[in-house]
Amino acid sequence: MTDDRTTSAKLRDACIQLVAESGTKAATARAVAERAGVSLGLIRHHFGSMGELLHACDRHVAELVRARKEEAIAAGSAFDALGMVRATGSDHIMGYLAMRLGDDAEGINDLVDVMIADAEGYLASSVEAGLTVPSADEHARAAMLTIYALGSLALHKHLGRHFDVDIRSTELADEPGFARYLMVQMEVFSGLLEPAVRAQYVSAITQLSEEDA
Amino acid sequence: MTDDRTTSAKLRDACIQLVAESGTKAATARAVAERAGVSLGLIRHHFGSMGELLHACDRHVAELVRARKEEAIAAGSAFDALGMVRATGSDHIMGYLAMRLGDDAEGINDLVDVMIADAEGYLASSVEAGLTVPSADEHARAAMLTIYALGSLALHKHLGRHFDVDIRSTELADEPGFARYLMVQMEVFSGLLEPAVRAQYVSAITQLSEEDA
DNA sequence: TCAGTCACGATACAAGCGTATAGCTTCCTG
DNA sequence: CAGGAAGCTATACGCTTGTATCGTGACTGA
Repeated sequence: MTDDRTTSAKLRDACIQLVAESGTKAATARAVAERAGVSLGLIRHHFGSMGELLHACDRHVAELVRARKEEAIAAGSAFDALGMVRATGSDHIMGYLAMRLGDDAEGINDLVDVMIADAEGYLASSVEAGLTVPSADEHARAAMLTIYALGSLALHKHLGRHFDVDIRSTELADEPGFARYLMVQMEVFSGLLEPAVRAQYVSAITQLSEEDA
Repeated sequence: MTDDRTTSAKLRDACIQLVAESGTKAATARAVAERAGVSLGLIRHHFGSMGELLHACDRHVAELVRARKEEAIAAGSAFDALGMVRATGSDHIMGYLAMRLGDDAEGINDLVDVMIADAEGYLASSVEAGLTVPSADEHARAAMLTIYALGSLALHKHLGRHFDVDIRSTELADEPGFARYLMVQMEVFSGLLEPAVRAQYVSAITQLSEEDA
């Protein structure tokens, strides 16, 4: 099997991978070049500087996330703003975002804002469908829920310690602690669900928990 | 006015301050020494290494937070795990924690776990007092709510962009967007409140909003 | 065919990092 | 009133960082 990616794509992917694994600090120019299997000089040749490479990574991730927006809306739960990130299917995207949410980079701000805007539209559909209760301040609710979701992602390590779940996983449902995690989220956000829907969800998750046991 | 702190306290405080302002990366040995107004060599003399200094900062912050636990329980809202951090009254503690939550340091893990344990006890009292509905999984609920609170702290910049609130402020109630922020939190977590209490809170916050306007 | 451009590697460089060492005060103690 | 420990500064060392420079081979269009 041959690698048909261009060199700049290799560098970009290597950088994303390193950030996802060990944080922005670990993604040094030399580490990235080695991971990509090319020489150090090519970072400068293709991106101009290390900062530009990181910026290109941000843009690439944002593009991937945006491209999966529709699929996420079709598949996900109303309160899981991470659905569209997870739908990229690429292992490193969630991890990359988890690490980068801490740094202040313009590209990340933009992505967060887009995700909040999408969540707002998404919640509106859910209200219209009779699943979610309306809010007195729809934008604020969307922002708050998205920030909670992204905050969980940024603190995935602590979440994992207490729930036996790696929230960065692309197959979240396969994680050992998934049912428990889902149940708690349901409970915490139960006030947002229309009562009939809530009962339905609770029984579904209870069943899921019993299957696991 | 004289500064009666010992040199190690000056170094520790300078380090906390720098981390809070610009992140762990900016807290270099030279920057810390300069901020503390002492020479570079004293970091090694008093702490052995830069890593040990950072560790000492973690322990100091944890100690401050733990010391304020009772006051926070007396004053705060049931779902605000940041109350006991805010109660330290020191401007830089919230900022320090916000920045350090991203790094993986043992001291931070310990602090997070302590905060979750405290939140669990705190929520139990609230349930007993008839303010909060019971949970099917009290530990999980406490962990989830604490992680949401800490996640918001880690993403304070994004929260600030959308709510005009600096969640790191020790006087959160004075922030311009405080009423709106509080209202949304109330709505999102309304399922956790006993119905009578919920109505009471809503009217209180509504009044607060009108006063602001 | 033969410049010229592009992709790439090897190497060099200055800056910043944490850390180590040497020496000078200050202060306490026997 | 020694004398040694403790507190502190200045300076240097070795390493890693991002970036710059130079040289080479390969492809391309006049």
